[in-house]
Amino acid sequence: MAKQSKRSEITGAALELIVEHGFHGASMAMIADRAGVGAGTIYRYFDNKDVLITELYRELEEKVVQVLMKEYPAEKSFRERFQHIGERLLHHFINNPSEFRYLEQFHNSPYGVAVRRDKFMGKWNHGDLVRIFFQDGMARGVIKDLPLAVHFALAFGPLVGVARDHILGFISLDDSLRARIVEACWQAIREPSPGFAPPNAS
Amino acid sequence: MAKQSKRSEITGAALELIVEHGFHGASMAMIADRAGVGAGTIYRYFDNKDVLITELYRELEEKVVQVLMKEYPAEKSFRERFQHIGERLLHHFINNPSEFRYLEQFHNSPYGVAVRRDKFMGKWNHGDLVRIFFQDGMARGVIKDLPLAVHFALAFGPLVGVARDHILGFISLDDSLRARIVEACWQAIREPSPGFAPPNAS
Amino acid sequence: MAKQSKRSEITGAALELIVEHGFHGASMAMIADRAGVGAGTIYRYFDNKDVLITELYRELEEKVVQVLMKEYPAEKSFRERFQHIGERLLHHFINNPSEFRYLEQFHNSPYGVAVRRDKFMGKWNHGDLVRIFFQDGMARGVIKDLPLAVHFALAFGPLVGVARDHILGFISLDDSLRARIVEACWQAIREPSPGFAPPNAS
Amino acid sequence: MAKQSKRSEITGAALELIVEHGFHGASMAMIADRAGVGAGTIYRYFDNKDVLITELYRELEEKVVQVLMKEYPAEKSFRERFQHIGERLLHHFINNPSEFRYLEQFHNSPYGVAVRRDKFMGKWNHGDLVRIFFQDGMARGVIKDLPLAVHFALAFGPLVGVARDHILGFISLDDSLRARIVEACWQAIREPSPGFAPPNAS
DNA sequence: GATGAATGAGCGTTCATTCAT
DNA sequence: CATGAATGAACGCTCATTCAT
Repeated sequence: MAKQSKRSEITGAALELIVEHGFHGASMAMIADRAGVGAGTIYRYFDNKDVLITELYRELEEKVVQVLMKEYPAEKSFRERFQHIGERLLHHFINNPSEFRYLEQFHNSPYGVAVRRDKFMGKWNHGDLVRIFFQDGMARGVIKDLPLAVHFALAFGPLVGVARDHILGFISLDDSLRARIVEACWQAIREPSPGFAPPNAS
Repeated sequence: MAKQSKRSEITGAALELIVEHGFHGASMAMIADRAGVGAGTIYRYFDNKDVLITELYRELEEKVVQVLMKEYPAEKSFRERFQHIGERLLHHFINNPSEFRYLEQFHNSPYGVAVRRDKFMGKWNHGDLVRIFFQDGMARGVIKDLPLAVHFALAFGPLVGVARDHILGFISLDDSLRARIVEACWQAIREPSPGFAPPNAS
Repeated sequence: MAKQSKRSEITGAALELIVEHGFHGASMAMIADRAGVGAGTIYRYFDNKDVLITELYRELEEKVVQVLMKEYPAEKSFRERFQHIGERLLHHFINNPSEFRYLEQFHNSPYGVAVRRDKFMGKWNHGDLVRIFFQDGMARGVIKDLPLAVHFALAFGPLVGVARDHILGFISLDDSLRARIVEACWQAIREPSPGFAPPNAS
Repeated sequence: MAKQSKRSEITGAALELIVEHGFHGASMAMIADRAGVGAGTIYRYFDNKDVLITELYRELEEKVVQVLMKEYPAEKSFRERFQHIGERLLHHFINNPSEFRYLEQFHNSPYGVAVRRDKFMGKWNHGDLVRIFFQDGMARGVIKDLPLAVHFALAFGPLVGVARDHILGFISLDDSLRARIVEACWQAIREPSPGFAPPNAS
């Protein structure tokens, strides 16, 4: 087993077990066992359980950023860029259900609040991609003039929800449905063109 | 202290402490202390900690349903009913931040998945109000024809997100902003009237 | 088993085991076992191992003070008071070998240095009895004019040494030998009467 | 680094770290680090931690014996020889505080008792110098007729005590005070010349 | 019913020691 | 010879749960 392989055995085992049993339900002993290493070995790679959890989070976050940036159509229209982001995000989560569940659990925990705060305060570079994206859209009048956090909620809240439901087996997302969902999110954030507002249906 | 008062002292203490310290950080001893009862007393009302947590969840869920049903404009248009639900939900969460945080923590935990599954399988009556609401909207062609779970995600995902950000102090929701957010969610789920589709903005 | 009996079972077990195996060789599990209580029970009486160790020390110290004060001949000559202190101390240590060994171990440890410092700085009331005793002797010109710490060393250093050797079985202290040893300590600290200095023997 | 240099790097590091953190607080990893060798290397020189601790002790003891024997005035009077021993001992301890603290820690530990027993049983040659010294003094009637262990306690107990207090900063030993202390110890062990016993002071 | 002292399994973590390189 | 990554038994401590009062 190569040097780095041991570290990734550990994060892999932690990912699986935390998804399955939660942060506190996944004991270090279980993680060591599943990783096929001794209990003390984990501590050669991570100072303590908190550091393991946080490091794993950062790695998964980084992967998400990479996924969004890959083939990012920087030159295309705002809407096409939005579709890229939305569809890639959904695609990534659906194909990496454990990573998705882990990120969800992390965001919803004492750690998560701190990270969210840093992101909000702009201390976090990773968020910049999407932050700049929305600020650009507002500056150009393409999307509604709303606080950034609201755009995040409107655009990504539903995506996260459907990803979770798909992973839990409650719905099945195919390419067509995925596109329709991203389109619906788009309608939530877009600035309706003046003169074309449809009458309210009932 | 009356019979039922003791029980509600316990759930009240559990609510506060779990919101503050998480499920695992809030020990039974702390809860008993804050509730002003003996450690063993909790077990007269709840078989074990899991049952306490789940029961408290059910009570808070039930409160949400009550809030949505109160002054529900059953005779008004679908859109008005949607606005009622959305605004009441936001209003309730914002004014009961502990309950909101508890529900979020619960949904994001091993318990949460089981409950979600029950809801989806129709074993859960509480969900019916909203389930029937969306099914009615689809039947009448007012909202898009999408799986129920997708409508849930599109309509409530963003609301939950902005409620959390408001509670954590990242944004400040006033009446006007709240209305604009519910309106944006509406645009996500509505069926655009034929012939009025606006051109795609860029 | 009465309420306080449990606490004293614990301190008793700790005393024996620490004397036998040292502070770190005596594990909390061993202590609990020997005391006949559960592992967690110790923590109802002592916040942690350090507190247990320190509390036990204070109790044993207090016993020593009580022993010295009992039948203390406050009205007799300085020398008689010295003999009282010296002989009682030896007697007490010899008859309570575990307590003696515990105190020795404690004094020789990180804890001990701190306590010694407090004693030296006068923060410690227990020490006052003996401190005042020596200061009185110096003021009256009965004993040499030396730093307090030196008097402590001259008077008690040898007593502690012979107590240890007796307990370990290297010597056997009977009443006569005990008296001769205290007398020798007295000769170390006394101020030789002018005019009676004996010639130096070789 | 020469063969033996590695060994002395290890004992040097062990000395420093054990004085600083105690036997149990100084881990083998820390010692290896400070010595600049690999963790496993220590085991080429010492079978295990206990052996390292005991070997280091024997070396420091040997150094003490060397110090006492250097310039030992074998031809001078008993009293002068006593002064030599006492003053050299104090001088050595004060100028090698780490070695002193190590010896103290060692004597006060499970190891210490075993060594003391060996010494007493005559299994230990190092002690002989001083043993013979006292036996000679008693044979010549210069010092009191007391068990050897008692002479040890009377002569060295106080010296060790004041050395410790000096090192911990509670007193400051200059040449004059050092001489007065050795003189006081002398008075404790000397056989008072017949006819010159001073009247008991009060 | 209500209590809270007692329990002990299980936690996160350390560290003396081993052994493949 | 020397290394240091790996080990796992053992540590101090917590806390959900029980039960004698």
